[in-house]
Amino acid sequence: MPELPEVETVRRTLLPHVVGQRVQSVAVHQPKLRWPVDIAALEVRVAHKTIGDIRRRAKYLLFDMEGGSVMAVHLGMTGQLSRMQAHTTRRTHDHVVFTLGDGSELRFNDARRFGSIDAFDKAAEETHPRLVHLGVEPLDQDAFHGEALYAMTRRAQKPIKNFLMDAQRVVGVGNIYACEALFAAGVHPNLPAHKLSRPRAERLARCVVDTLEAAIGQGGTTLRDFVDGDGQAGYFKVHLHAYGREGEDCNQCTRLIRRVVQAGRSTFYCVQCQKR
DNA sequence: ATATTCCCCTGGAAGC
DNA sequence: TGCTTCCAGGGGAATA
Repeated sequence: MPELPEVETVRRTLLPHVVGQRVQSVAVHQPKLRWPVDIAALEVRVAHKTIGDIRRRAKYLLFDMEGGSVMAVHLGMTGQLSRMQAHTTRRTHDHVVFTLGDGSELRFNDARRFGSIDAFDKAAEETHPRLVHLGVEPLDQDAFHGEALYAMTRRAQKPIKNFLMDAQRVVGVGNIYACEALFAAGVHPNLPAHKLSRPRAERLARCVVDTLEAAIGQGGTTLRDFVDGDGQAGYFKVHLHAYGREGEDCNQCTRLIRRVVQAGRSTFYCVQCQKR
């Protein structure tokens, strides 16, 4: 589910309601997530602390906690982090529940348990093993632009679609938005990354940014279970041109959208509009 | 170093 | 109605 626009949507919807609140308690009902939840770390670093800010790095939500700790939440494929009223009945897969100062709850619900929750000292953020190798933020205008994408791709043999999804290069772009950005740019998903010309790199970089920003504007894409911090679905699905549209008409020509598998993931593209 | 393949899990949809 | 198979937004580890 959650790629950059969805994670950013969760961040923005939680921000006004959660920042400044004290975490009264943390209840871990299921510690077996992507990595085992360190309950002691949550007790020490998050419980009884005030939430100072919520940042985003790649697909991680980073909660700055009073006392100099950071809590990193990753939503994996089916993770939800949303506010609930006090004493709402616990649902299946409500794995971690944070009770806030006003009595409301912040709940981490994740059917597939590919998500994760970590807490560590802020000083360790720069060297955190799962954060340290992350690539550029596509919405950072200084770091990500056509020139940068062109330079990055010069020695990359892999298909451009897989390149875009490689978090060591560019973060936040998952299967949906890689497909959509390539469609918008008219670039064939199987083009070896190093063969991307400079003008096409310019165009593709713009399309990546525009697609992500448009999706954020719609509150993200809800295919099945994505919800924001207020429990609301996103509406970018309506605007998808390629992803999930196998066999349907291309919106730009008379051909049909095709599905292929690249690196084990479905890729949707138009054989006519997207050139090698 | 780089490129696929497998795997962690649950559940919804499609096929029989 | 029920059983089986396939597929899914991520990403780390094992494997070629």
